[in-house]
Amino acid sequence: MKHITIKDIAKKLNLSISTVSRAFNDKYDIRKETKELILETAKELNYHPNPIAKKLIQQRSFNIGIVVPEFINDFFPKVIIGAQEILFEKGYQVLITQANQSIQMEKSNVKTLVDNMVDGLIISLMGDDNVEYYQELIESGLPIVCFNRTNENLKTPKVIFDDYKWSFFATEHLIHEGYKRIYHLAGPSNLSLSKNRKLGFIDANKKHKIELTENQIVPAGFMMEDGKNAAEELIAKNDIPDAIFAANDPAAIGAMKVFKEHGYKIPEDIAFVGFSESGLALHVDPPLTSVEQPTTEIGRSIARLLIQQIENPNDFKPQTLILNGKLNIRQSSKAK
Amino acid sequence: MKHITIKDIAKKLNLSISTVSRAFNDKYDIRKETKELILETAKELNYHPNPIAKKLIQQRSFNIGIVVPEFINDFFPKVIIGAQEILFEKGYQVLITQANQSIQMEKSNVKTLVDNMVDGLIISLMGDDNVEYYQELIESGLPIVCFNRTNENLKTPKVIFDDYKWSFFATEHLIHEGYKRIYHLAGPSNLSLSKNRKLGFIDANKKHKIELTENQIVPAGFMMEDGKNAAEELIAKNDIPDAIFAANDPAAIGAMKVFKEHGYKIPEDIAFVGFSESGLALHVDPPLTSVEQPTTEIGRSIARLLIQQIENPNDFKPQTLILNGKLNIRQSSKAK
DNA sequence: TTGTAAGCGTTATCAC
DNA sequence: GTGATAACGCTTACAA
Repeated sequence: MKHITIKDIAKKLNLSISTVSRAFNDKYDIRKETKELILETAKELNYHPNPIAKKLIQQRSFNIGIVVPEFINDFFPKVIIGAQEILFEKGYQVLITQANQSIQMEKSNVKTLVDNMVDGLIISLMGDDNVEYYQELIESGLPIVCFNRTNENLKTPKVIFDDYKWSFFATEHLIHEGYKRIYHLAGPSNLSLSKNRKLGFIDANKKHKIELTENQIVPAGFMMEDGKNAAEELIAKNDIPDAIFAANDPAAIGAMKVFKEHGYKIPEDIAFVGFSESGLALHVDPPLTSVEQPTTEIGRSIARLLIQQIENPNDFKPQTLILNGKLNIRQSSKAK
Repeated sequence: MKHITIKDIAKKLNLSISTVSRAFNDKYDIRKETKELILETAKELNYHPNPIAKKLIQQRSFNIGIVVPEFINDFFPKVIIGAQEILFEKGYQVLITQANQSIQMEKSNVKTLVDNMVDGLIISLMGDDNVEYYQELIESGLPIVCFNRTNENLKTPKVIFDDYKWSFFATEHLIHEGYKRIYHLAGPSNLSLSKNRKLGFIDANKKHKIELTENQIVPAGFMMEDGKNAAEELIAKNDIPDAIFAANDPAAIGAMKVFKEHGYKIPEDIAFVGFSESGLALHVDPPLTSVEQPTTEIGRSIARLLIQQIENPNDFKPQTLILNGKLNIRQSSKAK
């Protein structure tokens, strides 16, 4: 089937293509009747303007690209839903790409979106490898907003969570409940959010004059497997904490599972606190105490910052928005 | 920043744009040295071909669009990952859209993707409202593959799961474990997969000569809330089954939660079986028996069918692929 | 108010 | 082997 173009309409009505074009863009003078006639036959012929051609000439698309590292955990989907809500309202369509935890794929995704002439980009970085490329994009004028996993050198607006503060609170909560030998399952070491969560943990212990030994910070990761491995190792070394604060929920849940299988009671023998309120937290046994991030609001904020940047390309300064969270206290961390 | 185009390269090297263009498409005759020279300066000037222009003239994009109803549950993300794996291998980039459970948004998403000249579309329908529009697209020659939630009238290849069969097995499993008064929490009534799951349930009971009364089929839905509501209602009517087979995991888990809160022991008082093996199934208390769909394989199959269709637009017949699953038996359905 | 023509960045069809 | 030139579908000065 051949696509209907303005040419077809022009020919049919014996008009020039510019007149037809004008009928669809009401910023020009055109006689009312001509316009109506054109719109009518357009409908009749089932004409759809070709946005590719439009993009080529206008150099913009009203599409926004989103790049996330994965979307198996529900964190990123929830953020995306928030962003989409605002963007859709403002007439932007959202194109999502996920990198399946591959940093090459991340770059490839960004390229595809740029190739499709998105008007702006929302990225949660997986690491620092592609930063130089992103820097180029920014310098070339592409509006980008970063969130969650960012890089200090990138001069973009950012929406982040106060990982340090909430990590501090979460740890303090365990201390208040009477736990003394708390271990931290740390996230991937190359992410600044991992560092901040670790730092919050350390400082909370410091504040309460609890001395930490090196083994209390266990390198783990963000997947359930990472939590399991960490727990297995601790058990093998017979190095058993009386509470664990993990850098995210899946790690906490993985570790919890292993300890349970080895006969430890939770929270009696070991208490648990996670981070980021995954959908699982409420449903595991026992329910997991977790720091909740305002996912939807994060998404909305990102979208607002991006639109602001797109609409005022000249006078904007890359502000960093730090959002607040809350600690959902559940049975896994109840007092000794 | 101005974009570098083949014109710039041509000017710099005193060549014609056609020669430059040829250097990037090796199907034409061009002297080796000229080609190398061009490629070199292209790199030097940081030239990137403009895919929009390419699309305009070639009428294809090497992009594939995916449309899903939601991606909070991990079913769709897993399928997408499988599809992306194959598509990426074949040089296609994937653009994902999610409709946030809105059927208008579904249509809008499809439109955006079509506007971006995707070479093919992968859709899980939310209902029948947009079918007519999709039919038009198919007739106009756009390759589409449907999965999961389909429509019988759409003449596309389909990848589906044998909902009837596995529903039958799941129900039979409960019967074998000694449960007699089994209730079914049914999915959204407009989806054929809901119907098939219900039918499997009914026929399994029939086979074992267990009579069903109407109240044993409870209209619910696919969200956790739906399961909760259904459970509340049963409790209010004091109509307590000795086992529940839900049309999906979230519904099962929601109901389970309510019954537990009312003091029922699981599986002693009420056994549970879910459907679709959500990430939660393994972690709820007690672990939930669930039918597992081969999510990644579904994704891969979709991708293969789509590529096949794109590459042989003429001789393809819309086949329907029915994939197999397995029943993960866990504590929630152990013998009475 | 409408038409002509140039141009967005490519590829493709001719000549030479 | 290379260079003009038209074309993809649209917008937009400028001319009429």
